[in-house]
Amino acid sequence: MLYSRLFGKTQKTTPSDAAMPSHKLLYKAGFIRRFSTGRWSFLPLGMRVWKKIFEIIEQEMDAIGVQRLVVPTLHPLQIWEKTNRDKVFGEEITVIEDHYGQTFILGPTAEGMMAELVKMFSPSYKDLPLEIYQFSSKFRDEKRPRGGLLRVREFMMKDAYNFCANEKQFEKSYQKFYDAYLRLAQTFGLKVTTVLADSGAIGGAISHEFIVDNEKGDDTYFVCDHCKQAWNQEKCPSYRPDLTPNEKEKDFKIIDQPQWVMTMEDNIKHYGQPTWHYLKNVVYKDHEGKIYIASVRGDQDVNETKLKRYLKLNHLDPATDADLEKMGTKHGYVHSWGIKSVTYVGDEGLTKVKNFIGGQKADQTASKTVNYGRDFKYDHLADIVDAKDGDICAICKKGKLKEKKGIEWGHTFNIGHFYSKPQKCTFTNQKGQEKSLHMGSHGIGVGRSLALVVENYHDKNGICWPKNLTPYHVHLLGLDLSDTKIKKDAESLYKKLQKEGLEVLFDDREDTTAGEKFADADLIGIPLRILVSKRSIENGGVEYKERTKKESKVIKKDKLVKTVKEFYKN
RNA sequence: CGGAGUGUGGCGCAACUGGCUAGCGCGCAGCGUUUGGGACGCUGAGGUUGCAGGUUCGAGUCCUGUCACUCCGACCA
Repeated sequence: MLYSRLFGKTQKTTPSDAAMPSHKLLYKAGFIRRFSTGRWSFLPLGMRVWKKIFEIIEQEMDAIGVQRLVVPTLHPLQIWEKTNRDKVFGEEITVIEDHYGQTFILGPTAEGMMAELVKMFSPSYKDLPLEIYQFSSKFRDEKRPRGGLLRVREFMMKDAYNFCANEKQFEKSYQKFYDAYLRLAQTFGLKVTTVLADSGAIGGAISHEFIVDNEKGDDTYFVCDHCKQAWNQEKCPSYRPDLTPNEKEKDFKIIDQPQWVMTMEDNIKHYGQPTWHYLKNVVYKDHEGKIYIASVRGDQDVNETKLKRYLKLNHLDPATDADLEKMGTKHGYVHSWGIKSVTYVGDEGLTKVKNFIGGQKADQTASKTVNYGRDFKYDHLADIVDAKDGDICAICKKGKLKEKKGIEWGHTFNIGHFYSKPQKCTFTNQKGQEKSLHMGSHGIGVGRSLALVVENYHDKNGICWPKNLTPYHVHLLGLDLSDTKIKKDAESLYKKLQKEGLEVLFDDREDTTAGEKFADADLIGIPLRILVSKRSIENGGVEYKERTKKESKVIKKDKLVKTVKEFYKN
């Protein structure tokens, strides 16, 4: 490719709102342009990397025997209604109507469609496991897209689906995808941590997120420094040790308490006890207006996802002041027991502290030496709090949890029969009986992969593409091109490299200074820079420089092809 | 969805309390001089200041509404 003909120029300035390095660099180097929030065009340079990501994923799927196909982008609404997910995804889905009045969803993920497709062939146990995938644009109206390509509303995703006869077969198939994902991450040069996650709106039980560490990432996860297990925040079990092992239960008391004691800080000021010694109540309501009170230790935060999962609810909102009034209470006065027609859910940590303070606050009084099991008791007791950095690991009980930030690169789900049952996606077993298929789904975002690579491979001058993802193998720079001999030299080299099957970007601009060409080459980030100039010819060859190295060397022209190929071999 | 903020040629910005023909840099086009780390000179093209309405002799500037975009939070594959 001649640089002078390349569509998409580099730029010295970046939009002032770009915060992430990948956003800035991909923009500056002319790989991408935005049309509206979370919707991007890929320019020719970006497209070349995109294509390589495609091919790498395709090869890996081929290698593990997963077959490629494609389903329509517009999903009939009825398919989504079968699993009620038109409501679960809620505002994140775009619903459109065609000219005939038929309603469709712009597909945000395709489990339902794939299940319908599989049904069309009434599979037998002999066909299982059935493993298929597609590349297709996904549409999710993210509330807050951010970071350039990192979180968007429209994106290309590789989504794979497996359909299995039983749990055992599924586990084997799932493991195959899991291993393939680890290999793919390695091929992309991404260090991933696999964390146990909640499967959220996709549905199902278990899932693994493949997370790339990034300080500005919006996924929080925890790793145990002993057993090495990792969970994301929504899934991480919380360990609440016995904090008062040597204390005895004292008699329940109502005591005087000044009215100003309202918040946790006030409590500490007044009683001089650590925060875990108080009772804390957080009030929620579901979409039907039903009220739930989550009761936890004063030093802990309610994890809404855990609470929702426990209550089997899709939606939970904080209660408003008006809701509290209806309950006959107000902010700061919510009792840990006794309020009628609400559901109390306690955190298991309540059983590990003796003699709580609080729970029954009135204007001038409060309760003291309150004990769970004796003074109050709930029908629901579960793990509903956030794990915290430094907590003891609830599983091995030996290590400590370390909190980390990252960006989700891929996700594998064990969805079980979440779709198969309501959609009647079945197979016939050896006995001729109809059985529901055990499903899984596995996704990788193409654009996000690309951005994550840039996040991890760049320096102050620009991108440093890994060898297997670079838009071109060689960035050929011609200097002194007004000299016809040098120009011819550079051109013949350009042709020669191409003939050898190498992808070459040739900066053939005659009216551009050397400095600008160097700066552009660094910004675009192709791993090898080959320079032809008056000086290089005087020195007997061409200048060869690796993007990530400081120094260059002169090599003879007839050695060039071999050197380049050698470089790309490793 | 809550909080904060921003909209001025393709990009980055300026225009003080309302005041003259809305400026500057980059980029783009032409000519010339340059050419090893983002050169320089001259010339030129490109804007109904996001949109709608209002106040005023006069609005980029003030008011109302609206739209878009960004950041923080909540949520989320």
